[in-house]
Amino acid sequence: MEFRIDRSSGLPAYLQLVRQVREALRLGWLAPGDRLPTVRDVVATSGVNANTVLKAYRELELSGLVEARQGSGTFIKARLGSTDPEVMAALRTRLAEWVREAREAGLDIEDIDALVRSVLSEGEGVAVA
Amino acid sequence: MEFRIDRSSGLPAYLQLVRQVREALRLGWLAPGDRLPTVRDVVATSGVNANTVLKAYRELELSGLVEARQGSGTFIKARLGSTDPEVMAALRTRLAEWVREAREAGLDIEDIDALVRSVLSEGEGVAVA
DNA sequence: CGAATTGTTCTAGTCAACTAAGACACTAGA
DNA sequence: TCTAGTGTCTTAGTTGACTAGAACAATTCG
Repeated sequence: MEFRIDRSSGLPAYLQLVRQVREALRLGWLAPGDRLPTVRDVVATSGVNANTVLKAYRELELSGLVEARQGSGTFIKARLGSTDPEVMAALRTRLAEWVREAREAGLDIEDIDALVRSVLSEGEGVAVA
Repeated sequence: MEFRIDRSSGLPAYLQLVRQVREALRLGWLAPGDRLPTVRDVVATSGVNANTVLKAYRELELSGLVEARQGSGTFIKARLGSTDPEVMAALRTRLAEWVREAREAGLDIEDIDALVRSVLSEGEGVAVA
């Protein structure tokens, strides 16, 4: 697992880390037993401070998703995401088709993003923020 | 136009305002000449401070999207978004179908969000953050 | 003109996010 | 046992986001 911090997004770095772990869990890229990158690794690769990484990992631990073992690393503890990998893959393929068509129709990433957020916030009372 | 601020999202309030205006522009909900809600309106309805609203409006003005006229209001100045409304509507319908199927397959909002972000970040070098 | 409405500025302060550098505590492996 | 690698804590400081309340400036309209 490799983290990518976007300094210009406005979203706090530690929340970007948390989100990326949660997403990886939902997509099945991470499973119980897997080890997250070392605090010092993340510091070296993404440029954030150790305390920032720690804050992210601690938040993940508080929500029961990971377990930190002093001296050996931080490990995935629980699963997240409800769904069968095959169903997920099928949905992914169809979504990718839709995105391709949208791009061919002239939409840029921000157009697509606006559209997606708009559709997603219809079914729910709460936006994706 | 009505703003909704999500205090728990981590994203600064003024950026949420900016984003919502930009999205409304991309979706065609706002067009040149339209007036944005009064600073005092936004303060009253969304609970943020006047300076925060001002910061958002100023940022929109700097990017050339709106024009603030003291005494009368803040007005949309330019268009945003490349696309034909009809094409947009068609894409929207098909996306809504996909979302419906995803939900029926058992995915919750966060699953869907993770999938979308994952697919979108494939085609591009940069994530949606 | 005069009053209401709007954007704007100012001062002052609080809080969260982040950084820096160092030290400590525990674990695994040679 | 020793050493390297790991998570963790401490202290100190900077910056940005946000709030509060008040005042000022320009416009609109009766």
